[in-house]
Amino acid sequence: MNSLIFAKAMADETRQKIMSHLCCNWLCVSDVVEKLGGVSQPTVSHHLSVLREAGLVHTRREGKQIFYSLNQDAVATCCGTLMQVFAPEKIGI
Amino acid sequence: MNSLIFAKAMADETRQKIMSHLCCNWLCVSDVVEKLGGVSQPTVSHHLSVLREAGLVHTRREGKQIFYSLNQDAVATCCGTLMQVFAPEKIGI
DNA sequence: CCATCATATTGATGATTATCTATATGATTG
DNA sequence: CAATCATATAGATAATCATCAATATGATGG
Repeated sequence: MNSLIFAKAMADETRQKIMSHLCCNWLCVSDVVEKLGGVSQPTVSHHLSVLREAGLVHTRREGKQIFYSLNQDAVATCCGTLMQVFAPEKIGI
Repeated sequence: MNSLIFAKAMADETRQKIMSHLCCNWLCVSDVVEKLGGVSQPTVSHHLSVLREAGLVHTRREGKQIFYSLNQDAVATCCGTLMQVFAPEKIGI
């Protein structure tokens, strides 16, 4: 994946909080809204769509709800790319 | 270093290009301006200051010129932090 | 000290983006 | 099918940010 898209997706505090909550957890949208507190449901949906378009979350529908979880493989791949491009001398030390 | 500051510093195409040019190279500001092409000197200075405040570049004055190079250690540390926070299950696989 | 060169800062402007309210879509249940 | 619940989308607004031209700062050489 693209380093720029990855960085842009991560460059927002609310999205990083959402990513933390979705790390190792499946949560539906209203769960995320509740965990964050003080952020509206449309705003959360917007951030989730940014993360989805960047390939950083998995999604699964279950009845009326849609569950999200963090795609750790994608994060790991992107971090690897960043290392290769911007820290090539630090790989494998 | 802070994951949010790191992501914000990387979330711009021009800054990523600058970082590529500074990777394994010491360049002065006017060198960077020349390498980029089509970007003004004040804009380059601005981006370099963002990178400097994020701790992502080394600087060295030499006479009238100021040389910059990418701080690969900082990049590697930040990528490690991102991995720990957002891909903990993928560490050491 | 003055002129010059390299870089930084200021101030303005346009583009992007985060956020909200209101509303639409889509699935479930009676 | 109607009502309801969960999520997404649309449209508006405010904040952030990238960029440039103009100017300031700071070092060097005569």
